[in-house]
Amino acid sequence: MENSQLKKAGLKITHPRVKILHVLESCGKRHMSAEQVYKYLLSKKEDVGLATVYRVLTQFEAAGIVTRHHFEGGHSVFELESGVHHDHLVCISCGKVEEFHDDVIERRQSELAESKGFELTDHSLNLYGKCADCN
Amino acid sequence: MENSQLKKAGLKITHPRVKILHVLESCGKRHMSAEQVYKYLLSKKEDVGLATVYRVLTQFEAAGIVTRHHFEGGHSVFELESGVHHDHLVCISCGKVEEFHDDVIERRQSELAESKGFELTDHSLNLYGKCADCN
DNA sequence: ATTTAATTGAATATCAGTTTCATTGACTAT
DNA sequence: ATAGTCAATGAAACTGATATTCAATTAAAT
Repeated sequence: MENSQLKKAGLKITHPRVKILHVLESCGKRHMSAEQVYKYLLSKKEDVGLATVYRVLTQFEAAGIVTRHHFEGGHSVFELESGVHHDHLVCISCGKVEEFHDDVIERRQSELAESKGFELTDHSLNLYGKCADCN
Repeated sequence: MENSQLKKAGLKITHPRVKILHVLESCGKRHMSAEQVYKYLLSKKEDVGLATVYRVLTQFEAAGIVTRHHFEGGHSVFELESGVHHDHLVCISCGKVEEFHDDVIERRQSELAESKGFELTDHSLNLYGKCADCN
């Protein structure tokens, strides 16, 4: 069960942490902002403070349980770490997020960084546009 | 001269706008945050308010004179629109920004978006790492 | 030179996210 | 189970980046 993940990360098994992890695992959306998690918990009558949501998500990120993505407009979204790297297609109209992975692009990125003398630690590739439904 | 750019954009030729445009054109840095532009003007004894800097940069963006980039950590930087698309390599240690352009990546992006039914309007590809100087 | 509508600076507001602090609660040793 | 200890919490205050309001100013049109 999910508690083992918390334990492994050295985090106490507390009510808010269990709830937040559960939301991420079972609410259907792969990508959620802290605000969304908070609102969702409120709607379920779970009494968790917004500050705690931010704190816990940041701890989860540090523990490798979730990954944080910075999308345009200064909004962060979190998703459960799947272990498989991927990039994002974001619909600017409805906010829907699709994932993709492309080996060719990944390889080119590494090559480019290397050729400029950069030691790559991270990258973000986000494509913005209108999804099929919004056209 | 640069005033024609303002005129073409339907913006009145005002002192702050001319000064801000001039900073972007001549201060050496290709990428500046609003705060940096503001501080630079202050150092030159130009009396321009921070609110005006933000407003003018946003107007310049709308007019296509500059492009705004959102980097990690909720900071935006502006650069003069060169007409040539490029992506960014950002040093997480010293903040240096290098530009690059790769046709292979660009093409793959378009193909991927198309295959998912997305009509691409924009994209951002930022590689983060440590530059040669910071290693 | 006069008019008029756009622009400005200063202050205030906003917005996401973080920090503080007194209280609560989870594990640990009895 | 019980008590003790330190981590975790909620509420509120605080940030830092950016946006908005508003009265005063100024660029362009007359």
